[in-house]
Amino acid sequence: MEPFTPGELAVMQILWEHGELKPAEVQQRYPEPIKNPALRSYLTILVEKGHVTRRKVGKAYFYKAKTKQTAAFKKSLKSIIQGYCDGSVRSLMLNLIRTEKLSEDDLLELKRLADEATQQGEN
Amino acid sequence: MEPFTPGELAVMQILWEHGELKPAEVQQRYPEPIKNPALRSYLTILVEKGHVTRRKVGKAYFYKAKTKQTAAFKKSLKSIIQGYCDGSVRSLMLNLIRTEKLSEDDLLELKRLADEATQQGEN
DNA sequence: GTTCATGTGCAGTACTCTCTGCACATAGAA
DNA sequence: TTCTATGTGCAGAGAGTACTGCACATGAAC
Repeated sequence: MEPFTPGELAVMQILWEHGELKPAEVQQRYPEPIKNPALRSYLTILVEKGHVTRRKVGKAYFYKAKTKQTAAFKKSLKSIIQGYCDGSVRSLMLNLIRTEKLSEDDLLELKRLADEATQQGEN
Repeated sequence: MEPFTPGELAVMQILWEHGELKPAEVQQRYPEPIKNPALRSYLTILVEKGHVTRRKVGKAYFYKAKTKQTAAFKKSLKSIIQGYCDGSVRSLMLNLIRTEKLSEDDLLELKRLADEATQQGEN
């Protein structure tokens, strides 16, 4: 699964959020003004690539995401980890804590989450 | 700064790691076999976009990254956070802990890092 | 100066992404 | 049945990416 182009990703995110829509509805929710045929070309490409399915209802088609959001998330995260963090999630975490200015609350939350995960891992 | 293409990114990573190289040296380190002119076209594009500078030494040019690795890292991380994690770093962390299978050691390390950051934040 | 390896510049090809325009199809209203 | 709004299919343009090939330039060796 090669990465989504910006246009494809914008469409996927709308479909992930809203479920099943027809082109005009995706068009309305697109983050910037886009003409209907341009938007439809993205949908067509996504169908060809297997990331989206469609079914006919009346005279119109409804489009639905087939590729799961979590799968796409993992994929793009993996490419960042390999590209910038020596391939290790640990290194990514380190970078995150160092380069992003996390608030006190964020750090406490982070520790709590790590604690929870540790507990679960022991069961 | 729009994102690097795969070819551009591969070249940037070599330059980030090795400093200043000539095309043939970048070519040698390229992760897959690539012909010299193909590699040079990437360098030319990167110079045109302002991500790389070059200077003449003898008859050859030496190329050096101008865009910093941390800037590129932050940029691509930001696009993931906005695309998949409601725009919040906290949500990214949550997703990381849930979807990546972190080892016991990783989680302990994570808590230690968060602790360190907390301490520093208090100074 | 000639030769030779190494390096450069440039023109061009194939493919993808983004986007446009237009003709045709369909469902419902009159 | 005809009209209209809405939706579809398709052909293609323009820019950018990912290359290839080749002629020309340069510095070093002889």
